[in-house]
Amino acid sequence: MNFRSGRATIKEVASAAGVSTQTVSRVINERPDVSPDTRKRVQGVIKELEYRPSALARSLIRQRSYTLGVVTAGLRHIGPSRTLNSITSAAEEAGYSLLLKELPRYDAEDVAPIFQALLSRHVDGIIWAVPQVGENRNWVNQQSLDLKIPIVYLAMEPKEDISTVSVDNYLGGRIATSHLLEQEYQHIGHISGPLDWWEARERMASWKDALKEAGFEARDEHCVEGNWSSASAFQAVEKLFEQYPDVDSIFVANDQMALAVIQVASQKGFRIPEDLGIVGFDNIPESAFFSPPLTTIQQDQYTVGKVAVEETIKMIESGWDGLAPVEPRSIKLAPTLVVRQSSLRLKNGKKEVDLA
Amino acid sequence: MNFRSGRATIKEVASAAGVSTQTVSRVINERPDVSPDTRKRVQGVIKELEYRPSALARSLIRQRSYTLGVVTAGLRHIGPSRTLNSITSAAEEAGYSLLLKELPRYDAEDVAPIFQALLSRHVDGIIWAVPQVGENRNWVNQQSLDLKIPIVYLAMEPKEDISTVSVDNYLGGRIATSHLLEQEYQHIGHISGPLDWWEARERMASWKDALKEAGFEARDEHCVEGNWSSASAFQAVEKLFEQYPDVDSIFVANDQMALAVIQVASQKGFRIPEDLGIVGFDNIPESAFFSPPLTTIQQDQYTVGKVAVEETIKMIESGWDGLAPVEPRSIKLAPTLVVRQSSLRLKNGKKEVDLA
DNA sequence: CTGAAAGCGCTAACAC
DNA sequence: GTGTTAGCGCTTTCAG
Repeated sequence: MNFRSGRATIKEVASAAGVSTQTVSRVINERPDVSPDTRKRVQGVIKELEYRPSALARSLIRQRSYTLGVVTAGLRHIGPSRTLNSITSAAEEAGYSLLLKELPRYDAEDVAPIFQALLSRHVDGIIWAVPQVGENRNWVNQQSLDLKIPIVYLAMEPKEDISTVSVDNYLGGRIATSHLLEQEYQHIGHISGPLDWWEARERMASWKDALKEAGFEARDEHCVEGNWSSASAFQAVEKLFEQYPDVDSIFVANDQMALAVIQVASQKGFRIPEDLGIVGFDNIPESAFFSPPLTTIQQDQYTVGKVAVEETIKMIESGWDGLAPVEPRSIKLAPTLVVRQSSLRLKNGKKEVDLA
Repeated sequence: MNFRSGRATIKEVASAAGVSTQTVSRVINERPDVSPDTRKRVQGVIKELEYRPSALARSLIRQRSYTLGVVTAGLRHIGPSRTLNSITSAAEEAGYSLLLKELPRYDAEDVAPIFQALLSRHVDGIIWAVPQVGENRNWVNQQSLDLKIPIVYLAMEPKEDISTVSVDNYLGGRIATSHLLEQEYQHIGHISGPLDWWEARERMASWKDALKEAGFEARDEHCVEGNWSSASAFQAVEKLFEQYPDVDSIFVANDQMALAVIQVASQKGFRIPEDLGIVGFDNIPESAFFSPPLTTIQQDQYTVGKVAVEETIKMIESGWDGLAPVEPRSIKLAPTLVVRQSSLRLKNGKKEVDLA
């Protein structure tokens, strides 16, 4: 294995093989119109000189870089990094490279420099993997956002003329709440994520709707806002117990916060799930090892990234080959319920414990 | 905000401003030798046309891309993504873009295509952020690895003629074990990470050494190997209790596994920390909310990324400006102890609880 | 201070 | 089949 590769130029290969650069170009692009003889010779020289074509020069002339821009935020958290993980493998498989940018904050307002950096490097498309928070999508509407390249947005409210890929958080919340209702809990509270997050609002909305449809009340005091962190839930759950003394179960908007809820509830002497049922969201690997193991909603982050890459490339290639342009569309992926002990009050029926 | 930018060329700007392309080039590169008048005019046109220079064309001619290649693996786990997080912000600050590659497995053998992809895109340097596992560093020695560009390796055993940046895992293990000794535990076991990982071996080695120096035995049965996951520790700790019935404390090689240890120990009726002291490694945000809160070793992942980027750029720029070349060196960063309840058997003295 | 010519490494369009 | 010419968008000589 020798990595000197990449330093020889097409010219050197050409003269070493006694042909023109054009012929070398034909060989490396696997064009048919080269005599078997010449091809062999050129390939030999290429191997010898460890020649690798410059993707840069190619991008410049082809006006196509086979590179995608990925914009993310909060990479230190498990959600964004799982998404990025799936994007890298899908992109690799499709033969695309990734130019990565991370916003310093979720609600960063000034995204123009990000776009400029990406565009000046001629990315073919962009995956905007920053969750919709506060006003951080305003610029989508502003002026003529007529990028010549496709963008796919992740974790964003569906919108006309824009491609989005998201987990169906509303559905997730419904499944969680319905599950608690099936377990015959009567006083279902909610600890939400930060409500400037679209995803947090969706989860909360479905909790409310599910309760109302079942004939229960969902009052404001039955819900307390957290900020996704265990630390925030530590305080939120105290407040919830105060505001809603009858509470007998809680739908917690993510697993990190659910961990703190379990911890506080146990200290107060509640038995879980007998006195207090708990359902989380995310299915982080550790949630199977909480005490008790946590019932939760599983998001398929892997599919999110894969679909996002596929959509982006589909749009790129349709525009490029003069095919019928692919219309932007919004894709929602269904999450699933993982039942563990923290919510299993009725031991009969559909008990379905999963420890893995 | 308008993102059409990037589509006008330097030629168009030049003719619109009635100057040559060189003059435009001088303006965008802030060269002094342009009359204030011309400069103003050109800048006006640039703004009007929303012209942005093509980083691609620049890289080609300057033989300098201001782009770093980052190779990672296991992004879905918290460690690698925290490291990447710090790399992105440090690179951004230094004005470098990032080309991201993720290996499908930690011990991927065939890294040549990765290098080729990076080199063909003319990265100025590479940060190899894949932990040293098994034989996945063999190629470093093979043949003439004379890349013309600098590489900095993360989480790797220091080695001649190579730049590495790592957390001092050995020191971390010492601190953890010494802490348990200070708390007067007499039978300190270890649940290690997978021993093909260099970092896992370091943590284990220091546990052994610290015990021996204190006059205790560190027998093979006192240690069980896990694979970093909670699931693996679930089984490992059962085995440890079997092999080492007297065990009164455990240094667990990461927090995820420590969570499972707490869970199993509690089920068996052990009181923590009275009957069993536990120290983890990593200080994940949730560890403050385990029951009981977990004493752990804090790695400063943030500094790792920052230092890695700085080292890489230092090497790039020294080679470029004809400065004295920067010698490769190995940097180790000291981790720190975060004391929480899981190890605090002696309530006197230096009790120093931290819940945050 | 400014412009003309050359070229980074490659490929598209045309010759032969 | 193969070579020639031109040029992607920019910067670097070097004149003037």
